[in-house]
Amino acid sequence: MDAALRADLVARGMAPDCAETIELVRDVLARVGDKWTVLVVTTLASGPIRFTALHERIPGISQRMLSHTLHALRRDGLITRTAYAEVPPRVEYALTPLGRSLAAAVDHLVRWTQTHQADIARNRQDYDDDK
Amino acid sequence: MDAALRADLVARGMAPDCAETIELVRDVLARVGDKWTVLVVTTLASGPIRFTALHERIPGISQRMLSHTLHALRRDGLITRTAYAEVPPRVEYALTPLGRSLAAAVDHLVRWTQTHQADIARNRQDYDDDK
DNA sequence: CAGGATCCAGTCCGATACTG
DNA sequence: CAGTATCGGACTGGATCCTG
Repeated sequence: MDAALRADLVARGMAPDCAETIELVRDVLARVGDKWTVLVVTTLASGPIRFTALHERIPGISQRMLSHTLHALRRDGLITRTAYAEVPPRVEYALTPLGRSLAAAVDHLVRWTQTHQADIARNRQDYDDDK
Repeated sequence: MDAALRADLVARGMAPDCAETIELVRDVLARVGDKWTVLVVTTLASGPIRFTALHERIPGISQRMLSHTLHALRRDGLITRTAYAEVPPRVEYALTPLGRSLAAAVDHLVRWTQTHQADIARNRQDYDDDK
């Protein structure tokens, strides 16, 4: 993906595995930071849930984005998808142990945000006032 | 910003402050998850540094993106910008206490990524092979 | 030296419509 | 029910040029 940056970093004397880590970290943070992932993961944290139920529990998300987000999470092994051969069809999504582990790590950052949200809001206010 | 989602969430019975928190968390995560923030912050963690030095230490970043990233970080009060009235001009950027605090929180997630990167890589491999 | 302004390509995401 | 396909607008990020 960003092989060019990695090559640059390595060329400048950075250890290759460190450079690769930067790529991966950015990748994981980008996933976690995207518009819907956190909401989907926190909703899944309550237990297995079906596509439509998930859709209803997350107001504002489109089917397309829910589908995309679930695909991305599944690709990384953070959630599982279980389809039951029934009529009408039933599909359940659930966090994997890895997914729960990430959710816990994210929770750390979520709590940081809650703790400091007033600071950030005030900083923005001050900054915008100055301009 | 996403007032619509917040309104939706509140309408569905979610506590207003919780709905606002989701917005802010997503906001902070999006900032942290963008392409250059983590590299800029970790570079700043070594101590105050000038614009050009920062530019050289982060291979691949454009002036435009460095400038944008610094603005965003400054707006949230995560870094400071100090201009010295000299010729040639000198400007130094440094983390604020809040910035260092966020860096520590992010570090948690970075370590999670390092710990589990092999798992994720394997999951992706397996997933892509299946297709 | 430290950026701001402009242009452009690629990507993201929502709305809508359709299917096994 | 659980999605996929397609389209169009908004946004992102890089290259380049310009300035106090």
